[in-house]
Amino acid sequence: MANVSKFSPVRPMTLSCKDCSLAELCLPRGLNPSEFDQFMSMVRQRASRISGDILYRTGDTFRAIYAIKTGSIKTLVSSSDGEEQITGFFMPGELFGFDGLDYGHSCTAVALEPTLLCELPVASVDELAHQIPGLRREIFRMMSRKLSEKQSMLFLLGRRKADQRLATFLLSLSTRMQYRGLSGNEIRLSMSRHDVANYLGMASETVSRILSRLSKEKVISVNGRTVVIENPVALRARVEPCITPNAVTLDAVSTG
Amino acid sequence: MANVSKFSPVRPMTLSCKDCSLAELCLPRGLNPSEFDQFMSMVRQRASRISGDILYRTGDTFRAIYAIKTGSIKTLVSSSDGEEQITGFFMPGELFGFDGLDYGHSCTAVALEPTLLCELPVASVDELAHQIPGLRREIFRMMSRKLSEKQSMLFLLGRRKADQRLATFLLSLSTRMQYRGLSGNEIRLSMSRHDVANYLGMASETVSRILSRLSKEKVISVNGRTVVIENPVALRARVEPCITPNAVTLDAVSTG
DNA sequence: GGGCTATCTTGATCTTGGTCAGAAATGAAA
DNA sequence: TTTCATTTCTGACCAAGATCAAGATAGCCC
Repeated sequence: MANVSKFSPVRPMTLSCKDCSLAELCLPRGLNPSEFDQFMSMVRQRASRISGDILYRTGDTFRAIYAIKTGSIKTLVSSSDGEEQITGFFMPGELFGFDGLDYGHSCTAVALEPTLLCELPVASVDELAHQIPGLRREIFRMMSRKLSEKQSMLFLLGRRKADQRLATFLLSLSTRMQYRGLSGNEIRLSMSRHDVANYLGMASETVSRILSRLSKEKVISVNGRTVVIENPVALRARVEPCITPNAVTLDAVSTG
Repeated sequence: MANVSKFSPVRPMTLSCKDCSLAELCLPRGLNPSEFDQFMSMVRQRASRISGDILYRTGDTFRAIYAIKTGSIKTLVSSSDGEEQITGFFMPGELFGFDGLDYGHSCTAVALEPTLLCELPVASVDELAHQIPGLRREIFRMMSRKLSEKQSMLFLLGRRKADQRLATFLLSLSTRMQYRGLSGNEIRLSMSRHDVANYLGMASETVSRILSRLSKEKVISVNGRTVVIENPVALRARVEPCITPNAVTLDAVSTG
């Protein structure tokens, strides 16, 4: 963490929106071809080489909305005494940075591994939101969804025991992988046990213990940062009581 | 709670935006006179007579954004096993309902007392967001702030002890009262101990105990649902370690 | 006012999960 | 490979706070 570098602009772009396999999950979904082109012309890319790179910090001016192309990001809020709370993990196809539109970013965004991002600069957000009603609605919807996800997270932290939180977390990662076309049974965690624990409001020892227990019970198998869900039904049964009518919301506990 | 009634439309309006003392805290702030008039013409009002009235439920179609004129509201998410987590309390001048723009509301909004609301219907949100750039930005900013507030709440639930949570909550209520011009030293809680506890992720007995302790230590005085902050400095010292550079965010733990 | 129900407070006990300590495993660097 | 550092796991202990169980208080309706 000593020599933290920054995200650097990527030019020429690695891949245009037109050829991006994640485009259907991203902001421009639902735009007509000319709107799509207009959108695409405003997108920039940015990359980090190593884990720990910081994209923005609490208090930084809002510069852009981001989408993950490859890699992953965590966002965290911190207090003056140095305590930190991770508030979201983001995987390919997921958007973040919406917390910055008020008075600058209220959290810090850090790469968990080498990561390639697409960004929609702030001026473009405003311009496109005006010119393309469909995009404006999509941004509203996305922010609204982020709010809903955070509410699910409050439920998780406020009302659920440690093992339910962890089970919910694993299922959420699985669902999100499926959402972008992967099987979702084999999960490669890009974050440490410490980060998982912090995100879920518990100690990293507790995460270890619960993973071991689930492993012993043949619900999952664990090999370092790779977790395989061996018995999805059993895993789901651990959180069953907390599945809402609107299960999508609880599944997607990523936020930003 | 048996005979839950609904919020009813109020006509004619009790008070127009022009004469509303809360207008400066509300969405139309910063609009020029003609925009303000256009905004005002779209606002409707709605009222509940009693505590427990439900404004909308999880899954309901998004109909409007709401602002509290008088009274107060709680929002909560619930699971299939009937467990509930309160995700926000809203006081006069505060806005809520933004969670509904994606696929309908993801939480339920309930009156804590007789409550008068102003609402901006969904069609108007879209229309005005298009026609009035300043309002569009204000809505973006407001949603962004809600996200930031929820992140602070995640920090509170994830990283803070029960007494720090409660102290933070009291200071937040105080700050929000000051924000609308009141002294903020005498707080009238519109919610039960049970609700406070639920919101802060603890048991109501714990809330009682901490209030008693703070009372014994002359930091506050408690009389039923009225709490007087006798020693703000001492109270602030309880949460001091969690004050961020950007203290506003932590102060406003209301969300929606 | 008197009774009734809700809410709130307080005490006693128990449990979850945090903390501390050290061992094992993993991975990076030489 | 060997070394070193970091991460992860496991056990032992402890404390914050949940739960259980009465009472006390307050608000409400008649």
